Amino acid sequence: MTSSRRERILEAGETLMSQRGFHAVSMREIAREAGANLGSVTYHFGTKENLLAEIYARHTVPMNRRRMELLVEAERISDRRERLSAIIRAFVVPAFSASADSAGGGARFTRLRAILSMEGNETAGRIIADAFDETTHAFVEALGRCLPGADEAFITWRLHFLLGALYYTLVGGERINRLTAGRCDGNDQQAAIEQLVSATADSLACDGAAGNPRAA
Amino acid sequence: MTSSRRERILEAGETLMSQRGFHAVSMREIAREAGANLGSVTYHFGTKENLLAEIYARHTVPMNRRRMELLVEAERISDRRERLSAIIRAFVVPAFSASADSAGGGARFTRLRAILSMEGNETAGRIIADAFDETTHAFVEALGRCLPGADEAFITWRLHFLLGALYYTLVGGERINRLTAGRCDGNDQQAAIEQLVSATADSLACDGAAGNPRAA
DNA sequence: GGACAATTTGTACAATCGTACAAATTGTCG
DNA sequence: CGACAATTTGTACGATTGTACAAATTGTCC
Repeated sequence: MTSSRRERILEAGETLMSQRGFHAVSMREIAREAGANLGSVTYHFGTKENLLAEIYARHTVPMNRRRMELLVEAERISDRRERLSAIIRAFVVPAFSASADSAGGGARFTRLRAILSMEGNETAGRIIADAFDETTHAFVEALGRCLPGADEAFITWRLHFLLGALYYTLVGGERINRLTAGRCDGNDQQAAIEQLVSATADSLACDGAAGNPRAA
Repeated sequence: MTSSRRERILEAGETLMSQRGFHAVSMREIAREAGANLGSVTYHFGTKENLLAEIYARHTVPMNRRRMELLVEAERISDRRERLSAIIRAFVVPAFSASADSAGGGARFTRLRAILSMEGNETAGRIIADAFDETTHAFVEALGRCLPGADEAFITWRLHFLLGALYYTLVGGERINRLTAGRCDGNDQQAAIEQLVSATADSLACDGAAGNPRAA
C-alpha cells in the first residue's frame, strides 16, 4: 500500500477539522488520531495550510463529477416537477453520501466546507470558488430550463439558501432532535435529504410565490 | 461613563470573533482592537470563554424580546398568506437589524452565532439552546396556526432551513455577487431579507408540495 | 546482501497562547 | 487633601503552537 500513513493523516485531519474547525485542531492532535508521528505530518504535507489544501483537493473533483453525472440523469426526465426535484437531489445527495464510497463527497467533507466557509478560511475559500462555482452555474442553468420565466437571480438566491440549509443541517442536526423533543431525528440523513429537496422544490416551483417573478 | 473601556472590549471581541471564530482570535488582538491593555481584558472578564459568554448575554434577551414583539404584531394579521410572511419576517429581521440600534440583535451578533454553532463551541451552544429554543417554539406554533394540517415536524424542518440559509447568507454574501457576476448584491441586507422571507413562505405554503403533508 | 531513497522518529526552536499578579494610575467620597 | 476602591498597566509564567531537522528505520532495486 502506497503510504497508508499518508492517507490516515488526511482522514484524521478531515475528521477533526470537520468537527472543530481549522484553528481548534493542532498538528499533534491530527498525528495522534492518525497513529502517526508529528514529523510524518510535516514530512508529507509541509504546513497545516497545505494539509488542508490536500484534503480539499482529493474531494472536489470526484464530488463535482458525481454531481454532474446525477444532473445529466436528472435532465432526461420530461415531467417538469419531477425533473425539478431530481436536479435538486443531484445537488444535495453527493454532499451527504457516506464517506465510504471513495473520496467523492461525503457528509464529513461537506461539514468541513461548512465550518471553513463560516470561519472565512482563505485557503478553503479560494479552492471552493475555483472548484464549485462552475458546477453551481450548471445547476442554475438546469433549474432555469425547468422554470421558464424565473430569472437567474431568483434561482441563484434559492440555491444559495439550499446550500446554507444543507450546511447547517449537517452541522447542527441535534437541534432538530431538541426542538421536536425527539420526535424527529436531525441526524437521519435520508430524512434530511428528503426535507431539503422538497423544501427547495417548493420554494422554487410555487406559483403564488411572492418572490417568484412568474407571479408578477 | 461607566467603563467605556469594558464596552469597547465587548465590541472588539464581538467584531473579531464574528469574522474569524473563537480560536482564531487572541486576547491580545481583542485588547489591541479595543485600544485596551491585555490585563484589562482579564480584569473585566477573567477568561476568554467568559468574555464570549458576556457577549452573548447582552444580546440574547433584547433580541428575543424584539422577535416576540414582532411576532405578536404579525399574529394580528387576519389574511393567512400575509400573516405567514409577517411571522417569518419577525423571525428574520431582528437577526439582520443594524448593530447600531442598541444591543438587540444585529448582523454582527448573528454572524457570531453562525460561526460558533458551526465550530461546535460549547459555551455558545449552551447559551443558545437556553435562550432561543423557547422563542423558536413560539414561532413554530404561530406558523402552525397559519398552516392548518401541517404537522410540527414539517414546520420545524423548514424553520431550521431558514436559520441555516440566514446564517450562510450573513457570512458568505459575496458568493451571491460572484455567482451572479455582480448583477445581484449578496450584502444588500434588505434584498437578502426579502429573498429569505419569500423563499421560506413559498416552501411552507406551497400546496402542491411533495413534502407538505396537506397534499397527501 | 548492499546501496540508496523514502519514510518515520525524536527532539528542539522561536513564537504565541491564556492566565495571573504586583505595581502604578485613576476615580470617588468624606 | 487624604483614604480607599476601581481600574489600568506592565511583566512574567507555563503550556502549547507550527515548523524544522538530524538520526534512525524501513522499503526498493541492483
